[in-house]
Amino acid sequence: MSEIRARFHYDHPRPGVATDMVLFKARQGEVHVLMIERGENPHKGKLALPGGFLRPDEDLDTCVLRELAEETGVTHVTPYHFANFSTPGRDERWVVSAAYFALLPHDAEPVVQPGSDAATAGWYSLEEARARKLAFDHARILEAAVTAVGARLDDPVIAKAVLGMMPPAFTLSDVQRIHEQFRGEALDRGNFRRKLKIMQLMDLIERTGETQRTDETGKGPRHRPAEYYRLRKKPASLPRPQRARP
Amino acid sequence: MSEIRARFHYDHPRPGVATDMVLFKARQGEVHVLMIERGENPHKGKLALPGGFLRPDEDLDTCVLRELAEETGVTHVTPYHFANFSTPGRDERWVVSAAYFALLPHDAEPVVQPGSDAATAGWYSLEEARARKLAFDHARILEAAVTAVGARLDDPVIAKAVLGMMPPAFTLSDVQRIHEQFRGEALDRGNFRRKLKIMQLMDLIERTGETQRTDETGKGPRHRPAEYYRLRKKPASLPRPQRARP
DNA sequence: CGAATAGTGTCTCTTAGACAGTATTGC
DNA sequence: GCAATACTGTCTAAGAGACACTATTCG
Repeated sequence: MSEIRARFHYDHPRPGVATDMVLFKARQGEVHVLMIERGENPHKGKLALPGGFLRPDEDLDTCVLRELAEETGVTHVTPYHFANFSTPGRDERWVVSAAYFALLPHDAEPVVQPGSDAATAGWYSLEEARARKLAFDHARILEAAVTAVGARLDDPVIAKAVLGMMPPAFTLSDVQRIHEQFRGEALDRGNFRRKLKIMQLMDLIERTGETQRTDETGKGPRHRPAEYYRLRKKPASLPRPQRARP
Repeated sequence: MSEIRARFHYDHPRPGVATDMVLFKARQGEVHVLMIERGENPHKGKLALPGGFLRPDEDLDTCVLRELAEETGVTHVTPYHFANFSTPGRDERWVVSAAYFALLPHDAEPVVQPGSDAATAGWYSLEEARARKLAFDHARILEAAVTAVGARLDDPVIAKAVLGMMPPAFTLSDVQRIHEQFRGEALDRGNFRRKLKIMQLMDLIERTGETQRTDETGKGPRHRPAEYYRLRKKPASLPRPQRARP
């Protein structure tokens, strides 16, 4: 807080207000998180979640999307707020953070371009991210985000977004693996597939006809190869409650 | 923002960070909300939710309890964060608010003493509160709080807290009425009572032996009188997984 | 064949929603 | 008796958990 350049004055002390984004991506059946390497102090050089300070003309949802775009180039994601982090000392500059998660659709731009505040931006598997020393309390935020997604996998909106994360060709076991990493426990195969049907998620995808054996070298795993699926272009059979005017 | 008295200086503009508490109470089968009449501008004289600004040495949970105690004298409640409110212009001073709800146990002090910032503090029925013009966006916060509680009535912790709100003698229909006001819809009597059993909430209460007819003047309603219940002192039959050492 | 994973089906238990039937009061 | 609310029970359907059986590949 350099007194010389300070241009904003208040009667009472004010914390910084920031947002942090935990952006998840599915890569080869593994959940990955978008992290940046901090380009400035504090915690310069450490891995951190993308995010930044609130501006006067925006709300928190807008802020988290703007910062994500600025720091990593990622757009077109839906942010879900899941918790605030305000423990004194979590950031030596006194910053309160609203934490969000989002699930990156596979077709979204993976541009991931380092921006102003970020030296580098890149994807890290959950395992990697957990092994690294993260800036601030971002390790706690990450864990809370994983739990938050896991708790909302029964929400059709979130479950649908998980399907949207999948690559052009994926197996149902791949989807199950993603769910398991968010839930933190193994799921029964039969029950999981039944759930996909009940939630009408099977209507959103279709078989490609390919299997794990028929791709590339014609070589498969040493077990029954799984069917590949893809997202349907459009749920063509949208119910039309009204007919065109005469 | 009087430039003269300003003692805190920052390089970037910072919003005020506040908390707001929606404290619910059950009174005669009706949900009531604790509100204060604002003693200062902006919105002086209007009804508002208790709450206030975050201090440097506390987190948001602490802040909301401190402000509640200062403004209304209420202590010993558990705060549940349910949403942030940050729309630009919601407060002309640029304030971001973390909103909480809590359910007042009946045995808690209803002292409700006006404090520094509040001219008066008092309880208002949901109907009253909804009819009044509230300060800032507190009408929206109130509605969001009601919905948030309604969505969490299946959570044993919240359902238990609702029982804790009830007066010394209450009927099961009273409890149902409280649930209905949070849920915003009528509930089936049979199904509701079954739920109380399934959630083991019936273990927490017991019949007083009195009915609506046997109280006071011996006069009752013109229909079958309901049984009165009260909270059990202690769930005396706590499962003892281990026996005392010899 | 055995190991490993994919895919499907089944049994049971819990819970939710709808609703019927009885009970007890005042008027 | 009638109106109104309290209390209890039943029928059915949906969903979850556990688990078994078959299928298909590689080595």
